[in-house]
Amino acid sequence: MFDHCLYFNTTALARVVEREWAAAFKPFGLTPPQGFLLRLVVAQPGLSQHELATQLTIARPTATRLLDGLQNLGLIERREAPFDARHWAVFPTQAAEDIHAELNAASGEVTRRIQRQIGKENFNDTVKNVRSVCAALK
Amino acid sequence: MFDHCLYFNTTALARVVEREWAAAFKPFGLTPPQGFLLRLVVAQPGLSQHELATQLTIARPTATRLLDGLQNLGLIERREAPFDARHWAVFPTQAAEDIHAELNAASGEVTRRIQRQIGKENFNDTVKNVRSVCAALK
DNA sequence: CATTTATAGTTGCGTAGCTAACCATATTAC
DNA sequence: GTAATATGGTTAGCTACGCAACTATAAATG
Repeated sequence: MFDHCLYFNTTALARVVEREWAAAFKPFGLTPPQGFLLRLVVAQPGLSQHELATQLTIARPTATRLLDGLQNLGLIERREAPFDARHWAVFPTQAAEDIHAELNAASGEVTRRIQRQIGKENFNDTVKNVRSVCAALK
Repeated sequence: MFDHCLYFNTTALARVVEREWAAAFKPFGLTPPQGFLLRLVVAQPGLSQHELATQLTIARPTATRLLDGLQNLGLIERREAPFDARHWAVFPTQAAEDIHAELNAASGEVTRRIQRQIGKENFNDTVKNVRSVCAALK
């Protein structure tokens, strides 16, 4: 019925893809949003919550709450930022460093499995298209 | 950081697109999920909730709650289905019929605006890719 | 330097989505 | 024809997301 609708197909794909990564991150006790945020924190330690939210294109309150969750899990810590008492600098804990490689590997495996399933070219084209539309609308 | 990641770009696009349709449906007092469900009900009156959920690729409980909302707004009604007391047949009210054309037009306008913005070919390619990946993973 | 404005973060509130568990009714199997 | 299974719908409980409104600090402006 909504075969040619951008909204319909985009949101449907997001739900399906969410499910795939949810399964991949489940062994770590992490949801996809948590997992991606954590990967970002480990890759770029010391960012502010504002910067994290911007890079993930999520709203600040969402970042606050995801970080609360990761903090409760003992995976990140907020340190006071030097020279500006307004914001935090977010760092991974040792526990986060410990699972980081496995987490990235798990994500890579989903990616490769889907690439095999739908063809690597199709995969790359889709991601490229999605990214370009996303950038244009932002 | 996650430039080539299907999860990251797909979910980001879904959020952006959701915002566009939210603005388009706001004059009607409807959210995008409500709006699309209502459009489906008007287009195919009498479907069961199970069928509606399937066509929208959402879970049954989600359909239940969206329909509760539309019912409270006086836009749909549940009638007992003949020959099977387990399910409802969902019908649009007159109020829904009344706004149907405008609702479709509003959606069409967003579509055309985005098409202009990113190029019609890019738009069509993206939707086609998204739909094919979605179908493959379902 | 005091006031205004901007920025980082949080809280409150609402929506949408899922899974799991539950009713009630239909269908199937024996 | 009764028991087991399947199906449609709802409820409970959780996560993620956004916007609006708030606090606190920093920066800009006069």
